[in-house]
Amino acid sequence: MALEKNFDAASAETRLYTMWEKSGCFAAGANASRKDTFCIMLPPPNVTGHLHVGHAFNHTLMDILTRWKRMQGYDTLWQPGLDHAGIATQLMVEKQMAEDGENRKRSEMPRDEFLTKVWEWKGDKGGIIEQQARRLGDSMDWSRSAFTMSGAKTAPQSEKPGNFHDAVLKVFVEMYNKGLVYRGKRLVNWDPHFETAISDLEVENIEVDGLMWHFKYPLADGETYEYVEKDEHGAVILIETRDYISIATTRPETMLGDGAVAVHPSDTRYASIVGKFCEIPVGPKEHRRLIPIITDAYPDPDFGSGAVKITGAHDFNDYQVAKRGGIPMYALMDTRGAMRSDGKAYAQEAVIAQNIANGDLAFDDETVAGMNLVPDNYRGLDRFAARRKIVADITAEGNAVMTANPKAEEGEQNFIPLVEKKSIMQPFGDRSKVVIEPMLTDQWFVDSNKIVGPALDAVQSGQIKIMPESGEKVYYHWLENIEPWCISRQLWWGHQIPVWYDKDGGQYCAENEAVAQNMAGEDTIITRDPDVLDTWFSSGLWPIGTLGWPDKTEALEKYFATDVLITGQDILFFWVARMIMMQLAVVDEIPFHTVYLHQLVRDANGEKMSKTRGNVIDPIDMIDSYGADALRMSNASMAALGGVLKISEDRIKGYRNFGTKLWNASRFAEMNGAYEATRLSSVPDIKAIEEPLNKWIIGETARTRIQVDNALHAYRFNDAANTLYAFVWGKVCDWYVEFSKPLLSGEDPVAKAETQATMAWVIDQCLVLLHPIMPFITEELWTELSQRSKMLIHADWPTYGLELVDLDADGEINWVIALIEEVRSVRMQMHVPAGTKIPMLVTAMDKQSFRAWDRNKVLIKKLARIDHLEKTSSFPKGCATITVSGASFGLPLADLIDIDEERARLQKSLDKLNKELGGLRGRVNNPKFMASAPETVVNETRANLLLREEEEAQMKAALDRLADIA
RNA sequence: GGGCGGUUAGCUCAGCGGUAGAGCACUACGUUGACAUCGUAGGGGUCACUGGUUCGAUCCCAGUACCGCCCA
Repeated sequence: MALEKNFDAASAETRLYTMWEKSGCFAAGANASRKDTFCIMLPPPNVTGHLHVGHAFNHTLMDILTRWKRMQGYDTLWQPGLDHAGIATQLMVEKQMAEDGENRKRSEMPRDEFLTKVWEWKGDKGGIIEQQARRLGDSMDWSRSAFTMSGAKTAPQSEKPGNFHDAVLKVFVEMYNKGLVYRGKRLVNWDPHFETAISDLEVENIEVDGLMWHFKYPLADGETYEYVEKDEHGAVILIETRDYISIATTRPETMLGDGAVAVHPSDTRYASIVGKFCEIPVGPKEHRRLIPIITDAYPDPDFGSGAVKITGAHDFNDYQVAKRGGIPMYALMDTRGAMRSDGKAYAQEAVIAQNIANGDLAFDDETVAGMNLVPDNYRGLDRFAARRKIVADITAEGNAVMTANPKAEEGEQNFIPLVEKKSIMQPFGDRSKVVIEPMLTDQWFVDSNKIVGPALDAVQSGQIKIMPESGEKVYYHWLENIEPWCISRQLWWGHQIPVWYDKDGGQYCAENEAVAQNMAGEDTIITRDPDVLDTWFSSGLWPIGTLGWPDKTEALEKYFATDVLITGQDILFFWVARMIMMQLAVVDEIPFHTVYLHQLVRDANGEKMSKTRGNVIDPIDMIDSYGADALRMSNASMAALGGVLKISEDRIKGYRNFGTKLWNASRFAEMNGAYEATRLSSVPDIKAIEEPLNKWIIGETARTRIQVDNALHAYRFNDAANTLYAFVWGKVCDWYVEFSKPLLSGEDPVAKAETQATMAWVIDQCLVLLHPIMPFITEELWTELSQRSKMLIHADWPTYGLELVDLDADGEINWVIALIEEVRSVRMQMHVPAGTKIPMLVTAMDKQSFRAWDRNKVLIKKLARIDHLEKTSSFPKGCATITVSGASFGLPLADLIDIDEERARLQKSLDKLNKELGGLRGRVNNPKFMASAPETVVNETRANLLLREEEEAQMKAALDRLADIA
């Protein structure tokens, strides 16, 4: 049955994938013929996720490695799974609820009821990405697909069993008992939209246009001082008597929580008022708060006025200053970022605050955090509304610093408040996109400092290798400056923190309530911490959790530690570093020996893909249009270590064409009976092969196998892909198939049979070597071309090497190729019509050349369109000359030749040659080169020079002949 | 501001001490019994700049310019 003219990817891919999956080809250990294992953990996508180009890219790399190792007989596991993705999933479910006409919000329904809805959503719509991954050809062991919430008590019966949830809680409890996690009141990044804390990694700092207001904080008791401003040379440029201190701020609403004003200790301008009090110029006049002027190293004297207001509860820098200086930190906002409206009336709170500021009242963080210093008329306002009102009120009262109005009419005295336009770095939630508010709240933290050591060692000692190497530097930099990791989230969907409290705040950390109750004593009423853990905390256990830990499963025994982790550079900190830390902290083993990091996949112009830009490429669309193999080959070929990834539809199309090329070469082989002849053994006996052509392609195949293995071994996927592309198209299709034609249609039955057998072998090797990158088309050809004992996915990966290379055959075929290319080039440049057959002359041929000519003249004549070869003593006038090593050929084109063109052609070659000769001669004539260069290089250079001089002589002779004509 | 990286053909990118490469695009020719999703040939590069190391630098080192990314 002849092959169709083209590969029908659309219909074949589903059929083949189903065949593989149903036959259990992807299962852990399938095709294993040795004990060595190979395991890759899929970075778990969000359960809400869809396959995007980044997934498509790194799945391709993981699948290449997995298929490669599986064919080599390793006991292979590519472990899939999904992350429960706290916020993202809650969002989807809330959206779904709205669509379903549910008129209650999440916060208005019982926690359990909401969680039931989440599980329903998950069962219904979650994990679409696992279906999409199948379109790509991913050979994961789907039967083992894990979920970071598996085994949770709320999970319905329909969910696959699992114990990931237990593992997460167990780790939390262990870390708690070791003092590695703790609860504390710290300033955290608060997302007012989702009303939860988020980690610093989930914050995007974006430069935005902002405003900086300048306000006067009047000095208490009518105090004044001489304010002296100097320029950079120390010359006095301003002296005035002031009764206020000037404060610049981009966030006026936080003034209400100021605990002090700080200046740099070296700042002489303010030295005389340090220790005095100033007034926060906002709020009811009769209860204005006075705060001390202190010194701290933090204020930059050259920035703004040099004086900084300190709001410890709403700014990370201020927080440090406040901690150092014992300044109270007043929290001003509620969970939605509105000004607080709880607590006592402002008048009462202000009095207490004043006593604290005066040093008359001791305070603790807890009490201070409970106080509400928002004046009554600002309470309940959104933070941005409060800002506007505060600015207006201060300005109205005359406490804004004024400046001359640039728009004022000439001669007119006109002042306006000083408000600078300034670009400021503002923190945004990476999911919510709202401005993050630093908030002082009680949260759970991992004491990262305590577990960072082994994680640093693992990389420094080389136990774990991060690729590209620059990743290691980034890793060190982050770990060496690590901050505590906030792991609690004020969400419902997730692993609820396994800590129970009694009414006095006593903590009982246990894997379940019964144990906690037992710890607390039967009569104590305990309630569970309502918060859940950061999803990155649970996915930090991915390597051991998916393999069944804490149970000592066979899978854990076999596949842990895993081998390679392939993931985006952007989650080096989020996930990779934390995984290393946590695995070391929990099981005291590294989770993998190699981390392969790749960049963000961008569009063809290098732009980030975004819906608003409209430049999003959907990998599924690419698969629909060009087939999964084309997308995969494109992914592999752009996977240069550390490279920028720009996906281009043109390129994908190009690799679709490559598939077609392979298809047609296979079709040619089939049409010429390659698969009907007696087959070569899987490692051919090169000595038994007669035809140089066949020897040559077998040797080239061996070289390709070595290069592909070396490339994959070094994670140089682009090299592997490009090597195969060049081999299949540039060697097999361009030359081998062409050269085989005379043999396949020739008279010699032995040569024909050998060529058929070799061709079948070569095509098979192409399929085998390409299979990890292009699994579909290769599997299809594999089954179509012949009866096989095994599917290609489980075929044996070859190990043959240079023993299959025959240097004589190599030299001969390369000589033939060079000759044909030269003839073609001359013909083309001399405008010889493509179809015209012309005679060729030869003056001299050495033994090797003659042999090469003699044995390959049929195909040379065919491919170069040569009529016959004539021996002659000298080339006639008007003869184009062709130089190949060991022989000089001429094409007598007297009638056709354009002397000028031929001269130009030769001269151009000669110029190029001369440039090279110059370099070679320069080196050989340089005594220092001869003395210092390695011997092999010297010898090479000498030999090269001889060859080039020979060519030079021939070319000069040819030019002389032309001169004779002219 | 700190850290990491980049600058090679029109475009996208490999390469990396010893003749500058690929794909795409471009130009010309071509339906020769696998393939027009093709074939053949061709044009196109002071390897950002300036110094240094070296017998020799696109490659190593230093600096400059420009461009990214991450962190403040």
